[in-house]
Amino acid sequence: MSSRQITRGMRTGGRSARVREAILAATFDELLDHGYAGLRVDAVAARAGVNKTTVYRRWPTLEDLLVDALTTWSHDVPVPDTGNIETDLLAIGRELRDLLNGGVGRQVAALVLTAGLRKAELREATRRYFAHQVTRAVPTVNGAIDRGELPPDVDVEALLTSVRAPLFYRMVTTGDPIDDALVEHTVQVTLASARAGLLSTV
Amino acid sequence: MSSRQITRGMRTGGRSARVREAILAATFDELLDHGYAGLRVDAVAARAGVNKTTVYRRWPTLEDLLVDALTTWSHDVPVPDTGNIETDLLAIGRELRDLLNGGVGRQVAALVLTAGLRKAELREATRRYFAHQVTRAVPTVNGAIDRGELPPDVDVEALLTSVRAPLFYRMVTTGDPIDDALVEHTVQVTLASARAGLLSTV
DNA sequence: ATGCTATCGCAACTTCATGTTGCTTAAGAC
DNA sequence: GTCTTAAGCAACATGAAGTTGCGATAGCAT
Repeated sequence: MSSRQITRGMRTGGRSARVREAILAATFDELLDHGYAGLRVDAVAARAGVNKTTVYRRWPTLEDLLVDALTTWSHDVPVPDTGNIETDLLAIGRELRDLLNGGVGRQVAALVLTAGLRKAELREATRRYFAHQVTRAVPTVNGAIDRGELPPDVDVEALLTSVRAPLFYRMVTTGDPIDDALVEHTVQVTLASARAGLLSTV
Repeated sequence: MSSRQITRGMRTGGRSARVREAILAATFDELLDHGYAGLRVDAVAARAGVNKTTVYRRWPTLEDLLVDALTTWSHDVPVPDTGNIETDLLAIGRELRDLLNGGVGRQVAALVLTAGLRKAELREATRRYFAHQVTRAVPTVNGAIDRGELPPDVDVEALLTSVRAPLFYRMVTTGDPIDDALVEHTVQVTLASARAGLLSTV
């Protein structure tokens, strides 16, 4: 995601860095405690032990702050490549399951899901985020193709959509925690579809 | 969805009904023009030619007003039952496609998608809405089972998830309009999965 | 038709959060 | 050590949410 933090002639080390970290961490914690709708700039500043103006001077809008905080948070765990595509897809599904079941995940999802819908400027950030999810799965899928587990013309995006979309859908429609049965189920459907050539590029 | 409008000893006809309709219509139009984030009670009242207090007296919170407005709006088009499950599923997919591609659909989706996440009280409303979508597709699916087009133990919820989830996912991840190719694609995947017994109840 | 009562209009008000500005103070780069 | 940048502080302005009291009016009943 793209940050719009002000960086012109900025000092990088020492206090600036500490303050920056403190604010991002505070944003994260406030998000956990009060949710997206209950997020207050004052509260974030207070929690970070910082003045409100400091927050405003660094991040023009709340959305910018959030994008930064969440980007910092979502460190990239590499996609597994175990030599078995079923195992790999299960790992991808379970990673998302854990994210969406967690307290933060819910809030983050609520934010991300609608970011692009609410503000046109955020659509590009959202798009890049999901595009990156596709990109980081490419090596794993290529491995599976090399081993003959998947057809050579399989579409990585369609494959990932097939695994991930039902999990999002479950969270949104029922609000229930995503159980492992759903993950295993979507992976089975995905593999069957892919092998039937239904997830191949046109 | 459940309304929490005040009804004790209420007058039903005449002015009350007119005012109610005017406010709901105004809410809808404001949602179109300014989006969910830009929705202002004052603006709704002004557009309805009504005072702000009138709105507050009828609907305790903005969420309640929205639930009412959107429920009124989504009149139930019956699910087609053409005697061919592929045609029926395509119709279901295209109905959702048109909804999500439309200006209102985007805003409604942004609201509905996160309603349950943002406020616990709204989760039940969301759950009922999606449960109803499943219910109204049951006769169509049963018809397909009777004709031998689908296995007898097919799970309607899983079937609908398979058709609908990728469309939501597309809207959220890229923001691009949903094209007919995607609808046809998801229907093919769904049918193949169902016939392979992957969408059957356990 | 005439009165009763729910409902609406109106205006003033409180509360709360956003976002801004001018000035002062402290940290850190050199 | 000095000089620049960033942060602290306090006072604003703005805007929307939500409330209250009272007077006006429309519809329902008899």
